[in-house]
Amino acid sequence: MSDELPPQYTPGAVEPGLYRWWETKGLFSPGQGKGKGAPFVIMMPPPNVTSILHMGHGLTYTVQDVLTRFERMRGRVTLWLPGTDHAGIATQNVVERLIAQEGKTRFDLGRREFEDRVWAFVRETGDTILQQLRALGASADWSRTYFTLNEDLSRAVREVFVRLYEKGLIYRGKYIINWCPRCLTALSNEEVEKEEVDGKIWWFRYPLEDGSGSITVATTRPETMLGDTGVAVNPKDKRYRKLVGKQVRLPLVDRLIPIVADSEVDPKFGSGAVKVTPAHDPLDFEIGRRNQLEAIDILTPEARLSETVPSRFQGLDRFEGRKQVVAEFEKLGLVEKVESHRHAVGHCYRCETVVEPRLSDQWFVKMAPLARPALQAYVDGTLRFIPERRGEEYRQWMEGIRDWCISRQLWWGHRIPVWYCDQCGEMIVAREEPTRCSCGAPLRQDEDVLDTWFSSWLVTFSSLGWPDKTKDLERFYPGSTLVTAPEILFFWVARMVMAGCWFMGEIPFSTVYLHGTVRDTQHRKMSKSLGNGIDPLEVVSRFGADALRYTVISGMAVGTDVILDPNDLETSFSPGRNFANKLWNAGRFVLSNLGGPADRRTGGPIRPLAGDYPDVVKPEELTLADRWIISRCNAMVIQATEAYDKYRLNEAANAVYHFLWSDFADWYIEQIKPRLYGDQRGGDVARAVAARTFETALQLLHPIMPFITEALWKRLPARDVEASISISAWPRPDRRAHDPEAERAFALVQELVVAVRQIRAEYGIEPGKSVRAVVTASGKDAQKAFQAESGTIRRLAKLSELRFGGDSAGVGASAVLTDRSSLFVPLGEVLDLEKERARLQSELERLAKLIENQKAKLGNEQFVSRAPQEIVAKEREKLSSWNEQHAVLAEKHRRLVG
RNA sequence: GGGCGAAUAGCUCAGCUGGUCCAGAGCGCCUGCCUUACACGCAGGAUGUCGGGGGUUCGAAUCCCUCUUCGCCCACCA
Repeated sequence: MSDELPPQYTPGAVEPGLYRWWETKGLFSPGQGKGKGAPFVIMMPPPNVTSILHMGHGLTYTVQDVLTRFERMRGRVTLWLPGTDHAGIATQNVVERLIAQEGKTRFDLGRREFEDRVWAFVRETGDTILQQLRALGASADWSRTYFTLNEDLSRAVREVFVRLYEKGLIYRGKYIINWCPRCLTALSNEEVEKEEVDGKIWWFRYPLEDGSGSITVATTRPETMLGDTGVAVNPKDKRYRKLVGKQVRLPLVDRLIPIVADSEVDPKFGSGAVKVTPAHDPLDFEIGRRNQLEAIDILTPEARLSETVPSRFQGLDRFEGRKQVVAEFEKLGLVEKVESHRHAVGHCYRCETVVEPRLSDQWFVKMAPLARPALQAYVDGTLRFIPERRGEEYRQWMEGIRDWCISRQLWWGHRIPVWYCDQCGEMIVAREEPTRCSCGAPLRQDEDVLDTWFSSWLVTFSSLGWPDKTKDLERFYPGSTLVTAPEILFFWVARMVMAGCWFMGEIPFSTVYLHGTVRDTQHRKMSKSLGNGIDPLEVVSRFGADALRYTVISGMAVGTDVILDPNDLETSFSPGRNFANKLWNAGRFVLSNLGGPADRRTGGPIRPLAGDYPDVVKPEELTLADRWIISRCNAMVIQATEAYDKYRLNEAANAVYHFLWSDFADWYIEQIKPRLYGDQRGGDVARAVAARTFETALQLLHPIMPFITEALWKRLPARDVEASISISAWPRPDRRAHDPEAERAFALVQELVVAVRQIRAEYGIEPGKSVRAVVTASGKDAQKAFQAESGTIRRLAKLSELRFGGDSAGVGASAVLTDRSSLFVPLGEVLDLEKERARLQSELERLAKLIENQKAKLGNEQFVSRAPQEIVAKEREKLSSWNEQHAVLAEKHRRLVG
């Protein structure tokens, strides 16, 4: 069958079928508890139901899949639990845009019908993103897929709400919240993105009521003055002490407002006097409360000036109102000055609209008690962050935690489980809808829904059946690792830790791995609005899922960003594709040769050497090259496994890449070619070793490139067609394989071959033309190695003859090698004497410089006495070998000159 | 304003706990090759004051300080 493999790998022809096969075989389910040790559980950050796949998903889900596949192969019971998020605002916005195309608003439809529309939309397109994840090769257990608005998760949400309420940790009240005038809802602090902007600060004069002058206040939002109900100064501020208690006649509004003293006012900022707008600023709200100042909400929900302001301003947009207010102040001559002022302005994280601080009646969670254990877990080290520095952000946020505004004035979400009786004023907080008030009157449910994150902060247990005590909950809580983007550290990760500690009494995962962000070559985040995104599905179809995965993994050190060029997918993804193709062809070669002469004769099935090479090949049958590749392979296993373990996925990718491409393909395959067609037993040994090491490399690479490794692995003759590499046993380091002697020896062989090639290239010897080479190997290791692999050397260096010792005095090119050996290639008429002299000259200079430095180093008594003995010995060794090389070369040089 | 981080080849980046990789990879570039697995390839080659300065050390790209330039998180100075 391997003969059918085409010379170019076409992922599109392989990937979908393999994925279906994995899924059909149920390879992604955790099985029935057969694995060793604690289960590996990784909670998928639920993508928004409405979202379509972007590179950010491509990165995060690839990382999660790599870890999942790695642990699965190590034999652990593995659960990667997927789900989708109902994404309150985001989804509501999408559907509102849809009905806007029909010229309608949600208010035209009414709440009930609108909700139906959203549900219909979600049912229709809700699993798009999950389908797309399959194209990446994501090995999640789809049978357990959750949705944050499903009944079982809703039940958990209500349970949590009621429990927190009963503990006094949920309360309702009028406070300044962040209001999005476009989404028409309150937002939590985390949902507001602060952005530094160059704005202005206006200094306004407010006339004193008694006509004795004025007091100057500074503001960045002049329109809010329409809601001013006081002016505050610091009680210690001598400048204003006399004015406290006086009244100000508020311009434009003509309202009398008091000057009050409040220690929160910073005398050094602005004029030292603050206009107080209790309904539109958190600090002003506090000052207003302390000084019994009225709060006047001057804005409509859409942030237009309301009927609370003079009629000429009513209905103006807030920014238009700002202009008008400034204009009128100017006309009145009350503008003292205008300065440019850089400050942070809040924007809605969903629609980028400038957020308005606004006094509003909302539900809140008291966070301090919840934060305490969650912070403690970090402090003790039970909760670990990768990279570590991210932990500090977590700590700071926890330490400065503020209450969480959880009510949203939306229609899509978990309805707040609170009912009111308009008859007797009773408020009922309940898990299930009560039928009637105790007074007999009908009840009215709170209009608001909960913040989307109020359901997602529970998924580490709610998705496993909580509040019921399910088997899943027992088996899979707490989980192991949480992998996500740093952007949702506070939205989600921190809150999950809090919820886990509070409701389950245990942190929900012990490791938080925050990977980097996908950016373009200008280091800008990829986003729809910038138009710098990359469509992962396009990448999959052009380069293959494996190429995409390899690219993001190899391009990402721990916690660093992945840079991709949206305008040049070829540059970004071809290395991954090329690697897959290289692998494919190495596989093609190995597979097509596994048969060997014997099988070719019989034409029978190809099953030459099943099992481990140590079982079917005696150690003494191994050639130097065999021992070398086996040892290199073993080193790769150790290195890559450790890298996976430490989340250094790029290092794992590099280790396998280097092994497969440089060691296996460039050297080992080239080395065994003649053996395969040589004597029967020698060929069998090579085949066994090649198959074994190649298979091992496939396994090590499988977490990163699952498709092609599976495709090739399945074709290995020793494999059952029904077996899958994804559940094959992770290769273990083998002490017998470790062979430093063979590694050193083969490195000498490589060095010799490269040296000849260099000379050939230097003198432009035609590739087809053979040359002779004379090697002087004084070192024992080199001698042995060159003898053992003389055939390899002759072939790979295209030598007609390889002589050991003897005449190296003629006209030719020379090179020195390590372990006291040297190379001479007689070139006769081809040799350009001048060129060779120059070449040797520069070589000599290079060596001389090294020797000089080395002598200085060893001449330094401090070094000799203080550095560890082995280091000193090594350095001495270096010096002597360089000296010898120098001597040999100097001799050659002399002859050329003479 | 508080906290954290980064500056290494033309480009994008590795380099973990200071001493063999006389500093690495991929891409790009130069030279020669369709060598019976692969031109998505093979062989060879060029390119770096490891941001500047100082310090610790026998020894620093790797640790400390400082300067410069970028970046991230947090923040109710109106």
